[in-house]
Amino acid sequence: MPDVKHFDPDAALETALLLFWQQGVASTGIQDVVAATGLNRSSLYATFGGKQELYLAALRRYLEHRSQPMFRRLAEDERGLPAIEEFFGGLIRARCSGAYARWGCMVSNAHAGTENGDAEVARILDRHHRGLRDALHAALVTAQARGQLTDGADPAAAADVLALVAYGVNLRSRAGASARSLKRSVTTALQSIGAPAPAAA
Amino acid sequence: MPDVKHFDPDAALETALLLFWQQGVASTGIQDVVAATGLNRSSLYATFGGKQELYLAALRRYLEHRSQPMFRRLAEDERGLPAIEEFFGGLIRARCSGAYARWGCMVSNAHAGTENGDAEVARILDRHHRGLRDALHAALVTAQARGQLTDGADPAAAADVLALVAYGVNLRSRAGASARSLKRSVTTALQSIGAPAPAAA
DNA sequence: ACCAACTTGAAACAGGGGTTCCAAGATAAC
DNA sequence: GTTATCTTGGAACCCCTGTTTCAAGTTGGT
Repeated sequence: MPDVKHFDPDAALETALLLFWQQGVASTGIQDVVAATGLNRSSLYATFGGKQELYLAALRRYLEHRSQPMFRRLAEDERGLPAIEEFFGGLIRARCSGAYARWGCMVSNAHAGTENGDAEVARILDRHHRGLRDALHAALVTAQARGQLTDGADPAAAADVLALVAYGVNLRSRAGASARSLKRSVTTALQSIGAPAPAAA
Repeated sequence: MPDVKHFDPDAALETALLLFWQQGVASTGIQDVVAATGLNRSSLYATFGGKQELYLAALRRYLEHRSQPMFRRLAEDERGLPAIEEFFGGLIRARCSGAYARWGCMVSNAHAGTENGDAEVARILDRHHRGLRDALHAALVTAQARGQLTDGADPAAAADVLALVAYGVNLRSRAGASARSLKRSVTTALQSIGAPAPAAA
């Protein structure tokens, strides 16, 4: 039987993910990955293939490990509008504070680069967008069923708008937008969708 | 008297701008600029300095020649909501069709890259954001004065939301979002801000 | 015609990009 | 212990990066 890997591929991929997320694929060299993981070039190439395949694996990992769990939680939350509020609250918190502050969203970032020229990358961006929109849609349908929306509101259209707002939050957070101003914007957007300020008491 | 330039610096800068806009600064080499402009390296460096300064000049040019005229037109338009509709209509048209289709917005793209690590770039991004928000704000104030907004609407908060939506449009257009779906989202967002669907004619 | 000032072309520079190759090392079954 | 099979380290590969250098060319005024 052959030798076995002397490292944990999953941990290495996570390390590469962080680099690609923060700096983008174009500004991240294989050398950076080698230095950050402590791995050797040979091991990297033997495990993941070239740079593009490594980036694709990282992007898929981001989608599955970071985005989709949030989408799922939102979609399955039965509270309606409060669920959406919480979703955006968590988003803004993650984008403006903590270990990944000012990193934006790896998928949003990929939109703006040359990455999306790759067909597989484009497919991942689309899957992310569908996941986000569908989760918002589900939560809005719930909200509508609970009578939380203004009369005649269209959950599908509103989901599209909120998805765009989320991309805006991701983008602006990278430029240093304050959590407070982002929160205020999201609150405003939700208020315009929700029922007119709950009648007194 | 010395020799005079054998080329038009402004035209060269515009050519460089297009490259940076489409591909991003990280994926655009000086070689690309040399090839696209037909200039020599020496002329480039003598005129603009290094790559970073060339990019800064291009980004400033984009802001002044492309973004700000749109902002000004929006801010000075006296029609209110229809002005905002037209603004977004033009934005979506420019992002999804024509010579620059799927290029997104050069400033939005800069948000997602390593560019914003440069302090001067960050300042330009902020100027862009203020310009966009202020223009939307002005148009919304006009709209409010004309009675086009729902009672109790906050033009400043609404401007922030619409600015985020604009970034979302820019981003998603790069991934191939259809003009129709973007238009639908914007229309929905504006409807939620505007007076409830005009009561039966 | 001359000259100072500037531009231009082409080559060269040092460094880094992604990738490949191969000898040396490590593993687990026989 | 031997062997087949895989992993690892490190050097090397070639090409492209941004930048600099300098001789040759070009200009407009004297």
